[in-house]
Amino acid sequence: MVSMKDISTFCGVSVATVSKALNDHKDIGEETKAHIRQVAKEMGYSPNSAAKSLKTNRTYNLGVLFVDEAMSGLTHDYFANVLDSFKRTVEEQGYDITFINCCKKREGRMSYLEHSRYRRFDGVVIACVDFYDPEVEELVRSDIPLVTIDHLFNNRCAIISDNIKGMRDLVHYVYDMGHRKIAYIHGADSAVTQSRLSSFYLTCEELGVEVPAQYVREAPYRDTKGTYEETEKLLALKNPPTCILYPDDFACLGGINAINAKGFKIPEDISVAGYDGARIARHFEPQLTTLKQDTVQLGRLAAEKLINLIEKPKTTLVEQIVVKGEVISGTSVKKI
Amino acid sequence: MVSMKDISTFCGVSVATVSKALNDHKDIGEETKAHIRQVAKEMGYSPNSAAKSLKTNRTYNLGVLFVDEAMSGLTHDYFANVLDSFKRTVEEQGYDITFINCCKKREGRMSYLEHSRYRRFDGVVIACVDFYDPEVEELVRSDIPLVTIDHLFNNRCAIISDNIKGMRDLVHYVYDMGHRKIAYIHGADSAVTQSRLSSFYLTCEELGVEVPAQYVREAPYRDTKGTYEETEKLLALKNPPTCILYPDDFACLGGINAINAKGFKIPEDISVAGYDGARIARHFEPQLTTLKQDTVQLGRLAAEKLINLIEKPKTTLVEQIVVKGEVISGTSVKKI
DNA sequence: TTGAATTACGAAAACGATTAAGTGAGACTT
DNA sequence: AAGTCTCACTTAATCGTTTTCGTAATTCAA
Repeated sequence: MVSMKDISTFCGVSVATVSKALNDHKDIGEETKAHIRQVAKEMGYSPNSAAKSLKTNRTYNLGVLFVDEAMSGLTHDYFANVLDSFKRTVEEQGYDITFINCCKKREGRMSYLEHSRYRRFDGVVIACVDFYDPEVEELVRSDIPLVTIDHLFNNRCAIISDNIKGMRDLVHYVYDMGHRKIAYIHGADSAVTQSRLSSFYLTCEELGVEVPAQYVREAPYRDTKGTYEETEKLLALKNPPTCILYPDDFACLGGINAINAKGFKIPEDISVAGYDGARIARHFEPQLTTLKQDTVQLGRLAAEKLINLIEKPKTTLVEQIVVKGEVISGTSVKKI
Repeated sequence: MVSMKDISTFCGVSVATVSKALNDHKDIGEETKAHIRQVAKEMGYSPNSAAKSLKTNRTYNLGVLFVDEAMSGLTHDYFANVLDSFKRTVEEQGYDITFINCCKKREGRMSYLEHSRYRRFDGVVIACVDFYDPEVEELVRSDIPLVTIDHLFNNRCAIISDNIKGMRDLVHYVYDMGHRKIAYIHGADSAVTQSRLSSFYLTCEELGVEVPAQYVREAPYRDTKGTYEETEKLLALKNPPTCILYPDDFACLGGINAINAKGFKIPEDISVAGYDGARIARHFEPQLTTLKQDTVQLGRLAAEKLINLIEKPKTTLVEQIVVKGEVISGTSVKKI
């Protein structure tokens, strides 16, 4: 692998000159600069990021911790979309991303923080199901520039999908469609779940919609079996709801199947709505009414915030940025 | 950030001794070793991967190039699942993964190869829609340990989903269900598409199934609009097929919608089958009959192969490994 | 007792870059 | 003519490791 030293000996100049020429410093003559660059290209020179970052203390590499229930954010539609947008944005600015190793079974493994220090990430982004993991907390309490997604920590930047408004809008939507018996199968406990749940209760109260205790049930996120069972219970009530809200679009499929299995029609007999705005939700029948979270914006803002935190720490506010979603009106909620 | 030097001055030993103690070399006394390690922990020492890899020429970092039509493999279900499995496997072995920057619009950007050299990846894995991208070819022709997924290059390792057998099995399945008028809407041209298409023709021929030219059509992968339109054309034929095969499960939804829109029932009036075995395919009605590609195995084998290539180059075969899929029998193909 | 082997550690170079400070030559000012 | 600038480089230190070679002290064999 050809280094600056090779170029310098070939050109008969010092390595300092080569470095400056390649980095376009002003105190190098134009011809020398051009010559050195030409030679570098011809010799197939490749800069060494390790050496560079050793000296400059900057890696231009960002750590990503995306962990879902299955210990991976990659197969999680929402996470994957946010990450995709995050990735695009940071790449435009010359940063790379590396996953923080979340395989917890290796013996000699490092904690998230140790790993982040080892790789000297310039910054870290976190999206988790379990933000109460001690290792996550350790990372959050560190001095590494960091933004979290959908969870708020003290004195840390957060990009948050507006679950309060999202759920409110969704409830208003079904209310406006005439529904007054609205059930909600919510996901497992988390900050996100809590926001949506309290917003659900609050909005119903404001609208004067009564919510029987049996109407509110829990099932894991993205789990069709759980929602299938809870939906069955809802349908078996003597006074069943006319509309059921689900934790997410995928889980909603479990509910749809339970409803179909009972011989009911959607939306004629019963209405359903999801959450997330998964791409697929618009492509099957019934087209899901859902609250589409703005994953593009979430990822982009997380990236921009993180880079600002890294590059201009003094002038970057530590703040929470809330990203609004949008009700996607499908055919799964009937006007009554 | 505390370094070995800090530890060495604190302990009154040389940095060499600290290095050896922390790396568990045998020529350091037991008490010294224990003491140094203790101090390192107390001082909050963190090794510097950049310095380490500068010296050792090993980064324990792998480059990932996953590019789909939308310039990102993250939101592509099949790619994301393969990558997830790949990631788990390499993490178990102490490797990290970093994406090869595929944002092509930046002015000062590096080519895939330049980027890989810059980061000094120990190896690279590639899964692409367009393997004929000159930059991909440049990377493949380099001396970097590399495995490709679903595409074969000269003298390079490849992990390949068995599209030949997959399509054969799928055709046999629908044949065994009694279908003789089988249409195939295939994806855009690529190695994968070609394998499936020729296998389709071949298998039909072997089975004595005649395939009218109008039965074979093209639509982009994962595009519901394209399959919707092509399906409409198929349905409008004077002698329409009884079963339609689709490029993938997602695209299949487009076909399903077209069929429903015409007032036909699946599978009573017409049968459909997908490809991929997307998780979602099992959760809506009709449950899709599909060929499930073994993404877990694909990712795992790619990871193992790549690491072998890196760690024991002499004894690792350059070979193609074929991974078989499996027909998942749903309810979308009727027995006739 | 002497020479050889073993043990435990240190000195120093090297990896490939960056950068502050220094230097010599020529141009310009007064 | 002497001093002052600029320009275009070079010198050398440094970042945090690893690793080869050396060496002093101790143990062992004969």
